[in-house]
Amino acid sequence: MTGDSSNLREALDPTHCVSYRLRRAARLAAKSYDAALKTTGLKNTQFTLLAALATEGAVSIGALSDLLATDGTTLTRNLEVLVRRGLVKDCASDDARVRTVQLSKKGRNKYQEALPFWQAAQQQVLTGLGAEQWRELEGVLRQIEDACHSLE
Amino acid sequence: MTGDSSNLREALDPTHCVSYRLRRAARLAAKSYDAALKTTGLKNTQFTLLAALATEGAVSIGALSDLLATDGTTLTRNLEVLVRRGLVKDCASDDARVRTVQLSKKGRNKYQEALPFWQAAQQQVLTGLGAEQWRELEGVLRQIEDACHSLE
DNA sequence: CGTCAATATCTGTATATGCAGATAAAATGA
DNA sequence: TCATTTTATCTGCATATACAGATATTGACG
Repeated sequence: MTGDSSNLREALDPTHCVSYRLRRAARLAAKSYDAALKTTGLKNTQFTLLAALATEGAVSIGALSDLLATDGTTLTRNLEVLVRRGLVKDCASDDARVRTVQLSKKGRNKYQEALPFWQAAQQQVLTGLGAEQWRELEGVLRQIEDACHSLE
Repeated sequence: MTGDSSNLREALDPTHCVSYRLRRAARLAAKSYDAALKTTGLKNTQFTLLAALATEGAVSIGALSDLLATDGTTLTRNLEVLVRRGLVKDCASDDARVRTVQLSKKGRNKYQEALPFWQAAQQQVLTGLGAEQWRELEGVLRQIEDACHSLE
């Protein structure tokens, strides 16, 4: 009895805060991936950026911002680190407002070097999760993003 | 055909990185909660801390660290902000190594003030998600945490 | 009691993150 | 062409996060 109302009560307890739960799981997952990537000198966040650049080629900050759903100011700082390490370089652009970046040769090599380490981490997490749960996860996360976007 | 192997191939594409997906969803969710909490001057992360302290009463850094699955050094810095604002205070402890903190009166008031705003945000996200998906989310996140923990 | 190991927290350092507001350049329109 | 608006990015500021290593205390053992 009171199935729904007790669920609601539970869901409105801050312990079950969706933001907190996601943040917490993300932190723990990040730790696993960081550990796997350790020898490459990359953090999981940096790997994500390299991967995006590897796929996109030359791309503007704005486009990256849309693609990764990351604030542009965050990208500026995160790219700064990779540029300093010589993994990412600026490229020319016709519109002087637009900054376009791409992987350097060193960056492409680093990405190739890191890929198997990332795959190992991903494989481990997927194994611990199962294909079914993985599908569920992707679906639910997409819905959360939609729900949050629609509130703006 | 090739249902599983194509899934695997897809899952091992960095675009589907579990860490990235979680981080991204967490960022977007945080934005919604932060917007809802704006008038209170709290961020969702700070609300989480206040909520934990409201439930736990006087608690050590180590216990909080276990409870919230957050690094102790992170808690030190995050609590610093709340102490500075007078929302959290230190309390006496027999073991001089152990630092124990609790909500101040002002902190309890702030928590009570913020609670309905948090609930509104949580309610909105849950509505956009549905009860079924919410249950799935909690289950999957728990599994991810288990999977990541077991890798240590 | 004194030494050493174990425990709990803090500091230094570095990255991640995003809001507000600044800056610069392109597009628009009179 | 000049003034205004729009667009794209950057800077200043503040918080979140955690690894390594420093510090301080307690506990255990001879």
